[in-house]
Amino acid sequence: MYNTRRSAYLNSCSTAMELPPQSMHQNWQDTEYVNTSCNNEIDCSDMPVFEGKDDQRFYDEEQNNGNGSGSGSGGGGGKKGGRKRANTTSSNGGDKESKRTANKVCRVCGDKAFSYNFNVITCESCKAFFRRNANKEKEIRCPFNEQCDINQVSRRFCQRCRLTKCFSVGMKKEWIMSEEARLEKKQRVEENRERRMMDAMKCAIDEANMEEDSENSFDEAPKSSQISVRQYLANGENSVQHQNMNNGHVGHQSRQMDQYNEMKDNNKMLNYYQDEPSDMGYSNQNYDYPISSCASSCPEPMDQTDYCGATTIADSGASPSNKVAVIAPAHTAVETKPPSLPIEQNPLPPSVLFSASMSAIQDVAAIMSSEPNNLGMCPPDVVSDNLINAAQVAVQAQAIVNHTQQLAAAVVAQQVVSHIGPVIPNVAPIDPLIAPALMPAPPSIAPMTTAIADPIAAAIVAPMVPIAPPLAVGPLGVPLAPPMNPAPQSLGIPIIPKEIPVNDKLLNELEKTNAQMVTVHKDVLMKLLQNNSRTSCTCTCQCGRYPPGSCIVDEVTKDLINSGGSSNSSNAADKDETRLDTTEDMQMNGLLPGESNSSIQWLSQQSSAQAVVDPISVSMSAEEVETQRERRDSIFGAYSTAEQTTATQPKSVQEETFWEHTVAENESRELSEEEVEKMEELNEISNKWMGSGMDNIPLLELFTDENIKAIIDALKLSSAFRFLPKGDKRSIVKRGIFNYCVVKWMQHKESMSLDGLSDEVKKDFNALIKRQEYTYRVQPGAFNTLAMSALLYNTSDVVISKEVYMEHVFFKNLLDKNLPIKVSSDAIYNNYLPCIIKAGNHLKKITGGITDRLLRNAIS
DNA sequence: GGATGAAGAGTGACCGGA
DNA sequence: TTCCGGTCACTCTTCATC
Repeated sequence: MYNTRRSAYLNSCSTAMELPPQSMHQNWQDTEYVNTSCNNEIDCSDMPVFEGKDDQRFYDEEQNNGNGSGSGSGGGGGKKGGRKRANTTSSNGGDKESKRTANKVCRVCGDKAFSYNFNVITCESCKAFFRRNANKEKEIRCPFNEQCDINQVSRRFCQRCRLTKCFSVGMKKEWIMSEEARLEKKQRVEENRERRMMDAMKCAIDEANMEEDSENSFDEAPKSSQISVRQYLANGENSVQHQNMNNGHVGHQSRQMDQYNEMKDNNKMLNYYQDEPSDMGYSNQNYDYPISSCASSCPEPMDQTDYCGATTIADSGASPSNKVAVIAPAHTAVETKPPSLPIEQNPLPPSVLFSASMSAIQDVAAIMSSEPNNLGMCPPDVVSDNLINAAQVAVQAQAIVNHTQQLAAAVVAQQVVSHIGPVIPNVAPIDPLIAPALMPAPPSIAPMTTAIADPIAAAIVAPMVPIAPPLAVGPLGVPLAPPMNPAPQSLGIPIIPKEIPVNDKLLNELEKTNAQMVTVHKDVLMKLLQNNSRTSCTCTCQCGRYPPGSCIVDEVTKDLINSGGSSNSSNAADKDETRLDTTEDMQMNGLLPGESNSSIQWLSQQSSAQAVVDPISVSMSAEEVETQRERRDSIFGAYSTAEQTTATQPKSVQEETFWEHTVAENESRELSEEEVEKMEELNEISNKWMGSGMDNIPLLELFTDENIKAIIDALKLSSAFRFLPKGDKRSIVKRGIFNYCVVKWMQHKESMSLDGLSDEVKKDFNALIKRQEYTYRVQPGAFNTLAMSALLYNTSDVVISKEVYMEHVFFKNLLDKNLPIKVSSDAIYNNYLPCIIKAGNHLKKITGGITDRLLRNAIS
């Protein structure tokens, strides 16, 4: 089927094509190609065009047949039919209840979309496609003519054009996570997952023990399952013997340990608990888990060490009743004590190292500082060297990270100093390898950002709070106690100390680090913005996230102060306004260093940037300007030919700025699905107008019977017009078509002459195009909606019907969304409509109006 | 040459996680 | 809630084998 259809299609093509091996994919076989018409974008001989209901019909059939990808094997109980489609994209059904609704339109293919992906509203498939292909170096060839129309169906046929479309609508490959970032995130996720598993395990065991205790199932040893590690280990052999007295129980624990290890190795721990939670309970059921089973399944010392290390280090809580910790020594006691291997011979896996919790680190610190009483769970005499080594590595790894970020933050803080002149305590460079002790350890279980932010905050508020003396450290340089938060009682705007020179060594060290990103405390950033950028950066927002002309620095500062960094806005406008909270936005707007430069370079650039930056000529490259233009076109239609004729003329900064703002503002006013459809219909009508050459003839020649019929036929492309009662259509055309043609003339005035009109009439026409607002015509969407609303416009004394009025209101509202935010459709109506009607009346009078015969013929 | 199955590659939907 | 990556189910193509 596939090959047959494909071959048939290929044979039907007039041009020879070399198809890439994977250029056509699934569902091709179930797609009928209905060459009913072609749009302007593609050569029908080379590419099938899908449009309208036919397209959707076949696509729906495809879905219903269960042949669509991801739809499982249908209702026949297929072998893999586990996944069901939610009512998301490209689907008519689905039983998954999801609060997420795909009520947006993919800018690439027109499918349903949830939200932004890589800077553009796209469907899930285009998101995945872009993620997979944007960074591919391999050249993708278009099997057709590189002008493929991309829609829901045809998107699979040409990767190249699809990818091109992705870029053209503004998708940014820079927003795809790099390999490094991806691995980093993966690692973080794994750490968190492991931690959660441990927590879940603890909870499960705790619960089981609670039940067990309540049933007094182990009266002989009621405390055995409740003692802490320290207690257990302190009891030594007694505990072991005590456990051995309860063979079944110990065996049960050992068995669980084996299962844990096994599951852990297989990364199936979570499933284990989900599937068989009762197995983990210390219930009174007749389980028979002989000790031998443990010995056979857990023979390797490494396993034990791994487990021990993992349990002890990864355990985030130092609770004495940590039942997980109970299991580990029980296990090791029954078997053999884990040998102490040098870490290089018996390295702990990175997942263990990186999951080292602060409590474990503090434990090690306590051990090293000969203060075992500070231990959370393990006394020093039973903590293996291996564990200490592992913890040391963890501490040092943490230290390196902290140090790097501290350096970065310190540089930023000092940069604040250099601009506003306060005192800041010097932050001595720290050798992360030999002196982690010199840095204060971050607060326990605190996120990394907090860990680096607090010291800097403390540094900034130094005059208010004396700098804490260096922490006492243990032999290996581990801080003896977690630092107390040095923040002052009253926070507010921090006071920046004065006149500490930037530490060159510090700068050099930071520059040597691999980190491209630094985390800057909010207060520092605020200070930067308030005291520095205000005088050196006057960049105005061009991306639409803030009102046009507003200073980015002011807006960001406002956001920080007002929202406290929260960005939980649900509506699109709010969302856009808070997007500057992200690192990428900061980078894009020059508020943070980008990937192309180091923090040092960035800071240097910032400090040396004294001149006022021209927001148009400097902060936006030509490519960016073009990207914005394309984004505007993608929403509101391509530039009219009239605009193209003047495109070569230099525009003033004000004019350009005006339009860039307009784009952004319009984008922030998201179009509904219905509005998008109506806009597309208007674009089609406009294309048809130009395609038939009516933009290239004298105005009066529009009013031949043939042209009037063509205009009416084009109007039928609009569902708003098409579904009106016949009588309404005729009434609208009879009167409104003159208004409509006046607006079309305004749009194409260069190519549509006023030949045949008297000078007095020409004067009324010319009055329309000499207004300042006339520049809106560069946005064809505005003129398309204006033309349609003018067509549907009724004076109060000549009401046609409620339906017509509602359609008129709809297009008037749509006009609002096509206009600059400062200009309402009311303003346009007040300023233009009387003149449009006046000019239209001229035409009506000159041409004698539309005859009823013609109307009946055209609207039958 | 046709049938069959494995391997490879691409797509789309769903999900977890920050 | 948003948006990213991961994963899975599914598809088709290519190739080897019979």
